[in-house]
Amino acid sequence: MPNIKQIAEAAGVSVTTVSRVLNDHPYVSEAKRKAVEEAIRKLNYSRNMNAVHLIKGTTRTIGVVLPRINLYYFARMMEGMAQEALLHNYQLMLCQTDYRPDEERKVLEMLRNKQIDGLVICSRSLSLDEVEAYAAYGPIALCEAVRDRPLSSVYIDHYAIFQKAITYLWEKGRRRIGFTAGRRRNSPSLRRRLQAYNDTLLALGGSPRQEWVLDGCYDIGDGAALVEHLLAMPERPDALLITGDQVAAGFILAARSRGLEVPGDFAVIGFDNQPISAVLGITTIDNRLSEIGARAFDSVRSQLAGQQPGPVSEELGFRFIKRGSV
Amino acid sequence: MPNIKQIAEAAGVSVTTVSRVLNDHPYVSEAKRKAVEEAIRKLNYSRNMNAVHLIKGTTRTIGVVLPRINLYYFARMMEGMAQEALLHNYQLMLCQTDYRPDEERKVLEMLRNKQIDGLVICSRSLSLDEVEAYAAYGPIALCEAVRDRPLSSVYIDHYAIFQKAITYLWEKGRRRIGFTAGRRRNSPSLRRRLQAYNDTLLALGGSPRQEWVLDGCYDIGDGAALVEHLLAMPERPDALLITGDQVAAGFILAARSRGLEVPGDFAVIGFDNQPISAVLGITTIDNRLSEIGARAFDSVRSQLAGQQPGPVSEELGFRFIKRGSV
DNA sequence: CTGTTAGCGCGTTCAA
DNA sequence: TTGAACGCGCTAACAG
Repeated sequence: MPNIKQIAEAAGVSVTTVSRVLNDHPYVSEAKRKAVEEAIRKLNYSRNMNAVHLIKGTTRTIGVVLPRINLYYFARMMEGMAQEALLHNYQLMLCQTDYRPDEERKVLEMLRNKQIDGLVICSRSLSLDEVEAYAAYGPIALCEAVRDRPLSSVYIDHYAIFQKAITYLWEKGRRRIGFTAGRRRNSPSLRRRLQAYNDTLLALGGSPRQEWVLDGCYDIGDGAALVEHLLAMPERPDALLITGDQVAAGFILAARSRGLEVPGDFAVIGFDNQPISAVLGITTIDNRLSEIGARAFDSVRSQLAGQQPGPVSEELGFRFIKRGSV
Repeated sequence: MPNIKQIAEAAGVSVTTVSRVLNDHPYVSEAKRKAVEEAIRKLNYSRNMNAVHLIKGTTRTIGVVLPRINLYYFARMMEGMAQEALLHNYQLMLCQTDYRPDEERKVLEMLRNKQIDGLVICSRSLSLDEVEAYAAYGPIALCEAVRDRPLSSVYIDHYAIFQKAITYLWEKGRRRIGFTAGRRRNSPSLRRRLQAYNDTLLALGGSPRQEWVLDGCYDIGDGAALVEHLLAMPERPDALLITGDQVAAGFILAARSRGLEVPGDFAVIGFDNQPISAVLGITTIDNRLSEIGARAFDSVRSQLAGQQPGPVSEELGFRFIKRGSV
């Protein structure tokens, strides 16, 4: 591969002129421009972007941290980011961490290393303190509510959602309400939800039950398995918030094939407004995953572009979609 | 951010020694090593990877081309790649192209630009000729059958799958067989499938019907909509190959709620062995998406590592999973 | 409008 | 075991 110097020689100009042509600068005579373009074509020249990145201190690449790309929740966020990236001519570095703290640290280091210009963290296991320590090296956006830190935050209010959903179930006469979650420990969103669960039920005069907080539910099979699990309980809930419509669908399908009725025996509220919820008539929460991804990406991008002086915090409203599972 | 020179000064050594410490080279006295490490800590130094990339001519980054990450088919492949990447300390650049040829070209250019060391193309709209032109700049793997070209190829035999599935339906007494697809035109896999569809049915003495080739089916909602579409046809199939279990599930659920029976009125064979196929008892093809991704990634990686002299071609076997929808 | 020159930050001969 | 010096390929003052 030839370099810029060889192009300059071949075209009979200086490297500066070549660089100017490469970067569409003004003040290049038409004749020299043509000569340079001709040399580029003839020698099959292509710029080495690593040199450009080095000198500019920028890569137009933004990192994305998430545990697993094959979960609807994250794939949808990623899709939103990717569309935005396409629009603004950015690249996306996908860092599937499987929630391993060391992998998350590696990505933060990439920010420090200048491999990426900014970072979107869809879900994390590191502490906010540890994340914040890297804010000095580039804009970081989290897809969760974060306050009073130099980090951008694009989120929906999980607390309010749970409050609303639980109250709705309560008004429909349900008194034995439980919920499911994905990751066991330390998830920021799980903490918020648990808090809302406890607060709301107590405020309504009900009783939160920790054995009705079911974790490890990721896909439709987990939802189906949940039915047996509940049936084996001495006391079981009569309503469930299920964080993920695939899981909710699995639960409903398995329950029905077991002769149970939804919403008769179990009222179900799903999450994400996935396509399957429309097909099965599942009442669900549209938590605007794609938009969260897009907005989180954009908060990073706009800071890089200097359009935003500092981190932004943006709460997106959710939509409660009533269908037939309650 | 300090650079290597400042560290050298602070530690009272030369930049060479600092570089040696940074890269774990031997022949550095314990005393100097400690001094360097101390200086690195004190000045909060971090290497600028872009300089390393420039000088090494390598980024340890592999690009991934796919149309949309929020399709099970691609998300699952990507997951396989990401796991492998994690294992081998590579980064993944996600390039969601939405099948736009220009975006695919941009990614190929990144290979030439040395932004990425290699490329995995999960699905393409460019011609193989155009892709092949970039093979000189780094290893490229496609997730489809490619012969006699300097490109790696990791795939399952779509032709054989269709042959097997159609024959199976035929043996079960079905004579009016159709199939669904995602993308309309120009998809290499669609072409293979169409060919298998025509060949197999003709060989069996049946008749392929072009109006029973249904495209634009991506998610569960499309599957549900398909039912109405078929019912509106003067002559409709009694069996369908549906490329994607979500789509198959939508079809089955909608058909049943319409009072139709599966497999009574329609026999259905799904694809991908997605979790939903187990829950609904859908007969399906396990096409090993995650492994395809992993193997494709690895073919690129091993070429970069010099473990493979040239491109490899690898066909993975599929599994036919019989459940209750036929 | 054009060219000379000095870096960007780092790895790596080569000689000591 | 160490360091001086060169070069990776490119951009951007600065001077003309």
